[in-house]
Amino acid sequence: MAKGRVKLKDVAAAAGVHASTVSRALDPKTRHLITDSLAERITRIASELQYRPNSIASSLRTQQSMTIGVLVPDITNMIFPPILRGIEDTLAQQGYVPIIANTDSDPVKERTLMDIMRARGVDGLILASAQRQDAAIVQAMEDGIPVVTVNRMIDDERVSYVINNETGGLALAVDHIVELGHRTVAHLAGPQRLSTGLFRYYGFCRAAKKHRLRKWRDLIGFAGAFNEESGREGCLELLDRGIPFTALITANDRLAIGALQALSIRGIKVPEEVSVTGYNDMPFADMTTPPLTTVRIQTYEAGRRAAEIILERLGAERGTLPAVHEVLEVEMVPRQTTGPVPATINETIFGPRGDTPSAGRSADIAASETDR
Amino acid sequence: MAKGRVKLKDVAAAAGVHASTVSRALDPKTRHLITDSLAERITRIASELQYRPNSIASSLRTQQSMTIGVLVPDITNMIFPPILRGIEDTLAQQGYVPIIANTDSDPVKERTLMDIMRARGVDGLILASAQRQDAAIVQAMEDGIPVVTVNRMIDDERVSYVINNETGGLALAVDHIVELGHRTVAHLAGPQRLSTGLFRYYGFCRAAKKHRLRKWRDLIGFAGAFNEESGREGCLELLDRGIPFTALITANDRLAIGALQALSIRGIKVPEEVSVTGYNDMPFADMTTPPLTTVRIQTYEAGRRAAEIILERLGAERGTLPAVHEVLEVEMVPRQTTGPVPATINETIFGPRGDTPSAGRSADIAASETDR
DNA sequence: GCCGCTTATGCAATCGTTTGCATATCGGTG
DNA sequence: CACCGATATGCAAACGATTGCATAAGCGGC
Repeated sequence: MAKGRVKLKDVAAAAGVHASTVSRALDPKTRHLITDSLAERITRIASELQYRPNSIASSLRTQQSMTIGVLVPDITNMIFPPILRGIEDTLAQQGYVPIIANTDSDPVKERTLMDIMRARGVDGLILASAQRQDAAIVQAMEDGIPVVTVNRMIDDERVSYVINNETGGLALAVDHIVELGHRTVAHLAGPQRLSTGLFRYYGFCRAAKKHRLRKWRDLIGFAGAFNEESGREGCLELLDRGIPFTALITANDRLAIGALQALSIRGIKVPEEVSVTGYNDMPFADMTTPPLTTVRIQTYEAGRRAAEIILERLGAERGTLPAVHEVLEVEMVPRQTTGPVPATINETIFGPRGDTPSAGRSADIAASETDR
Repeated sequence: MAKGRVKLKDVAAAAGVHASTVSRALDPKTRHLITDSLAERITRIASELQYRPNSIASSLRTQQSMTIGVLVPDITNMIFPPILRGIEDTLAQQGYVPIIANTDSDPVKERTLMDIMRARGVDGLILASAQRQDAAIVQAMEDGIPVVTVNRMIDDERVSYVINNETGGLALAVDHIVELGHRTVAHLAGPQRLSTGLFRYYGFCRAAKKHRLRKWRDLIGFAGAFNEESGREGCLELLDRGIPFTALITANDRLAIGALQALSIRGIKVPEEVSVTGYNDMPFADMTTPPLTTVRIQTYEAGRRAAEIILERLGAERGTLPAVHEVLEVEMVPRQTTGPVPATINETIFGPRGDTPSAGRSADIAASETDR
């Protein structure tokens, strides 16, 4: 921290007035209390002396740190940076600053970070890292600190959120696939402990029912995490079930990329033999081979709205405003991983391989069940 | 900011001692001044009451905010998030927290943000946004606040930096290309106001001389920014010069992606007709079509070192430590955009197109010059 | 010319911790 | 038993800005 900084007193001395007068002259909200000419003179002297208010002292007195804690699972996961930009740009308009930290999806780390942020006196919390069951978040809310989750939501509807229309988006993907003529389509779902994973799964089930897809109940796999590795494994496991399908709807672009890799390993052509869709339209989703068909969510906008909501709550008296639940619309982005249903299905590509000794049993059972 | 938080006084009252005693008992550095049994009791009571020290009050008193300002051009540019993680993880070990902001490569915004950070009392500054001529940085340094630049450096050698071996890395790329038999290779350089752009350009020149490449002086183009658009335009302009080349070394992966697009527009096959290299090995560089040959820089590690360097300087007396200049080693990552030099060069792909009425003049001049 | 009212400025307390200094307590020693 | 030194705790003053209240100055009206 800088050493001999010029402070209010110094400006006051230079202007021949009391520090409190300077304070008032410099604050737009209290400037009217001071004679115009004096206020101007003080302003001039302050800028001549390069006075910069010490915001720590100010925070201590006013009990406002003008900071907002922001938690993301991992900033290197590319869907989060645009959300953060939305937050930062919006907060900046009101003089607030985000304090960003990564939880690595670890609830313990999340709780610790929330403690650190609260010790640092953040005025509010924006959480992109929320799991559906998140005691720390509920705790924070009950302690009276403004909280809003973004991109995800928690099961407790008392906390505000800004999310995307997950079920609707997944339905868009299924509609798109059905329009291409597909009837047996698989779903690689995301982690069900996250609202995104859960709602996209709901969306699939609902759309599958609506379109009366074939064997869809037996063609759902669950990924443990939203990453390429889980995508590969999940896709392989689906293939090993031995139930032929012509399209695979994944819950996330990274899962889709993993699936693309798995399909490539098995020598299955996309989209000729199997169509694939992702979700999010993350940066570079158009750079895959072939370019990924996906559903575009709103990231910057989600961050922007989350910041706005927090800002609204800061002024308001503790708990006086009802929770805000905002759902942003999404958009289908057809690219090259989806195509018309193949005329004939190459059955030999489905079923367990010798070199991947995995879940063959469930495939047998599932295969014996009828379409429903 | 939380309302009725329990403070030192509350703990003191509960323990029947003075606040200062509690303060000492809770601080590991002063704990020895307190009787063990009492210190233990205080610690217990403090945690029972869920006491969390108010770090704002602490900062005011100690004149240390335990925060480090971090400026990046744009967090959505994917090479920065890993740098930030390196910084955050390292700072956290010492109880420091980064305050991150985006400059959008705008010097005015950078200066403003530095002012804001300094008003917030950051103890040091890590800058990933530095331009070679950066008055604000020099200013900050002269004001005695610890500064280190990361990924880039400024021309004033008094400020510490952690960068990658740019000239060496570019030489690696040229060596790789030469090994594949190429003799006429172009370079799409980055902005020369950034140390990365400049040093990679130097690296190209040096390596080109060493290998006695053909016409290399006439095959250098300069991009105005490190992005895909500049890559496209720069590549097109190079093509329009009418000097056939078989390889293009770009100063950055995003420029390379733009170049790939330009080449594709012109119907030029990569790597059969022209080989391309990028620089950085940013996330998803392996997802381009074809996967991009590039030079891998160290990002997380650069962030980590930058944070370490700042931390060292915080303890030390103002300006007592000499500047640290650290250069990290880079690594060649051959992928599919580079291949053996074509047996015969298809001259028709070089020279201005009717549909792109750009820099044809310089091409004529350049074409008339001899190899040197 | 005095009263009362408005407006402009000063005073001093406060936010919660830290820390130099003063004081109390304890054990040991001559 | 008085005294000394060491050790443990308390006291109070910071850190720099904000803000309710007190006071001073200015002004109009009668």
